Amino acid sequence: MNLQELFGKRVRELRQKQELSQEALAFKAGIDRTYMTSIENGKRNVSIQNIEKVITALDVPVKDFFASDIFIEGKK
Amino acid sequence: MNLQELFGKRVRELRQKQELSQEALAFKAGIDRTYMTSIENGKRNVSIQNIEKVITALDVPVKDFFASDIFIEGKK
DNA sequence: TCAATATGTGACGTATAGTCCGTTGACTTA
DNA sequence: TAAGTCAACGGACTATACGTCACATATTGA
Repeated sequence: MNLQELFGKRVRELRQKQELSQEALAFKAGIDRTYMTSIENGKRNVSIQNIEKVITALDVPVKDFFASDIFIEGKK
Repeated sequence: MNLQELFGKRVRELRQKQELSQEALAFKAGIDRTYMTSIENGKRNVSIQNIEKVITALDVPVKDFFASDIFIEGKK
């Protein structure tokens, strides 16, 4: 699991916790609906500007976003 | 200060703490020296794959990299 | 003064990020 | 059956990041 995949996993986790659809989150973040899908599935090499957009749309501090066991080395 | 700039700032901070030159860190990360310069100066919209390369080269967990007051909202 | 080391800049071709349009299948509700 | 929502995918297109180069500047030491 690389950071790209872990990022998508974490986005999905937080999005579902808020009961938002991919489309709704994409709209909040100002990015394309289909792009949000591929981000969550770890298929895209997202840029840091879009990372910031998504995290902001999720309404969580950057610090908290990455303060998850998901990002601990060795996790499957 | 956007995330792009904060990222560069944090990279520089951790690199200097280890007394590495930009070139030495760039080599460890497998990227170009001049590219590392522009990353630290917040001039590049780095992708998540290169973010991972740099953080790995800094030899710090992702979690710890972002667990810095730098990333707290409202910081100049 | 010269050489070595470290950092920064602008520009450029190429690779790919990201958008836009549409389709499909799974699931739900009427 | 039909209609709606949602997630995923694909093709075609445009925007932009990647990766590198030549060059510049500053500092340090012989």
